[in-house]
Amino acid sequence: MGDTARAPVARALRVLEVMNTAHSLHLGEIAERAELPKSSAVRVLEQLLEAGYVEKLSRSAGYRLTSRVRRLSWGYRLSDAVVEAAEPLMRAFTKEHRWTLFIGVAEGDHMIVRYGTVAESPVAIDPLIYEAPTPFLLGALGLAYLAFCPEWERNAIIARLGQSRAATDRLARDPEDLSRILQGIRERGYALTSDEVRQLANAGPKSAADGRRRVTGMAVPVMREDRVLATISLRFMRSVISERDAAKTLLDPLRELARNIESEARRMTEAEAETERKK
Amino acid sequence: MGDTARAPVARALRVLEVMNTAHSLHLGEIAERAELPKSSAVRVLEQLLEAGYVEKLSRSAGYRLTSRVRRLSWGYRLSDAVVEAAEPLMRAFTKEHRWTLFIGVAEGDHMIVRYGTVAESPVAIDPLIYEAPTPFLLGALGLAYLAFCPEWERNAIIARLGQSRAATDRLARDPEDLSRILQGIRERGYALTSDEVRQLANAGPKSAADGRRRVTGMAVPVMREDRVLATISLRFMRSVISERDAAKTLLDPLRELARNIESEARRMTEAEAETERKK
DNA sequence: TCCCATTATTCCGCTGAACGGAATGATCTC
DNA sequence: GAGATCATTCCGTTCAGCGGAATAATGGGA
Repeated sequence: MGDTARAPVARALRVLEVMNTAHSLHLGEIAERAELPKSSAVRVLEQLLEAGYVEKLSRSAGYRLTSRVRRLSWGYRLSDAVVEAAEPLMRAFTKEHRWTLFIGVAEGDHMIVRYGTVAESPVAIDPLIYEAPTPFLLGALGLAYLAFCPEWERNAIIARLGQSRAATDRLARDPEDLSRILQGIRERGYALTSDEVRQLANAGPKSAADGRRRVTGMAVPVMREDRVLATISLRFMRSVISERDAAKTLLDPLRELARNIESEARRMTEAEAETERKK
Repeated sequence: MGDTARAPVARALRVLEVMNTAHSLHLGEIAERAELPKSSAVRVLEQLLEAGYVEKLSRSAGYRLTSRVRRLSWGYRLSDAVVEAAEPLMRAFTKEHRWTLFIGVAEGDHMIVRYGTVAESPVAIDPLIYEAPTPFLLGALGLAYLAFCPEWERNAIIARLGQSRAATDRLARDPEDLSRILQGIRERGYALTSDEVRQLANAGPKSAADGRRRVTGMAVPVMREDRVLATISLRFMRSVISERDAAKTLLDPLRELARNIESEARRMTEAEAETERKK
């Protein structure tokens, strides 16, 4: 009993974690720190050796990680940590305030919705489509991102969108209008879906835009230094609460949420520095 | 036959690598890309799930990595990549030029010798002690580091060494002398053990220093941008080849070696960026 | 709304890999 | 060169991994 980690994979991963605590370790230390009998440690190391994650220096110097270990985590980005940190906090928020939240991150030429508290909200507004890409200029999530990201990034994104022929990116070809809208968002401190409605109003057939938009998003950024790691959007129905009232009662909690996510994400990614310090 | 990766740990690691290629994947994709039957993929994922490296979003969204995966590689530093890249190149060098090479990296208040081509050299000069820490101010490795690192780093190191009472750090308390020596090394482009002998000569009993030093080290830096990733020292006996001749015949190959290591290390660490680009 | 195609999950008998205590062999120390 | 220490190998036992096939859940389309 007790040994939660009888499974070979768990053992192997434990060994890898142990090996990350020093530049090289000899068998005895590895076995001890991973809490394995030596003969088992040898077997595990043989497997890691064959798979190329570990190399053997010499009998006395022991074993060391190879650059291959980076493949085990290099797809895990800061933005993933943010989403991971955000999820439980977002759920708590929705439980308290009822309205649904979404979190999105920028990726390439669009925003990607990474999580939503659809399951927690009693108000079924939007279906959640995981990993759904949405244009920057469509919706509060993207507008908030553009408004609060560093200037050089904003310029780069708008320049790229300007190349696109898609209707959703049309506004990018009217930089003055766009920067006036973004300036308004910055002053307010949050983005609204109606910011985008405003833009569509003088740019195409309004039927679709006005007809469907009974739901408004109110989005704020999650920052680190001057970068926007993600944006969070609170979705509510204008028939129940006006934009003005929403800003009055929900904006502060929303901002507090963003700040909590910021510090939680920082805590998560700083465990790394901590580990190095121990050494 | 054929299936090189029947072992469970290799499978699990393959799954982790696969999962690094996207933010989230559903079972089908994971199974396909890892070349596993679905039922096996499920089992592997269950283990990763239990061990906390992976979390399940939902049936349709599939699985995603957690921040825990970082523990599998965050002890692997850039300096490890450099040493890894250097080893084969160093062996080739020693096979051709016979003399032993050492590579060291800075860590805290001292240099650490990470590898040496002792086994390849017919001239048995020094025993190799893996991971042996040596003071900055003792030996060509450390002097080369100090000479070529950015100024702010040099100042920080010297300031710290100045606090130390150890005899080997004494020179740090005479900054003018030291900076004159380092300046000389920069102009020359390489450090010599005798640079340090010079410093010891006017600072203590010379017997030990002069008596043992039949072997000289000639060290050059391995750079990236303005940082010194490591330094490499060529060790030769003055009774066989004078410092002047060594510089004349061996310095160019040594510098070429450093440059090769630089580009190989860059290649290794840039595989990361490449993987992201594919996405 | 119901049905069908698709995809995830569970089941289960079988097999081979993992397991670890103990014997052996290599290395370092004094 | 003798003793101690540590890595490595051996081997019978056992248990976890294995994957094909049956089942269940899901989502899309009529």
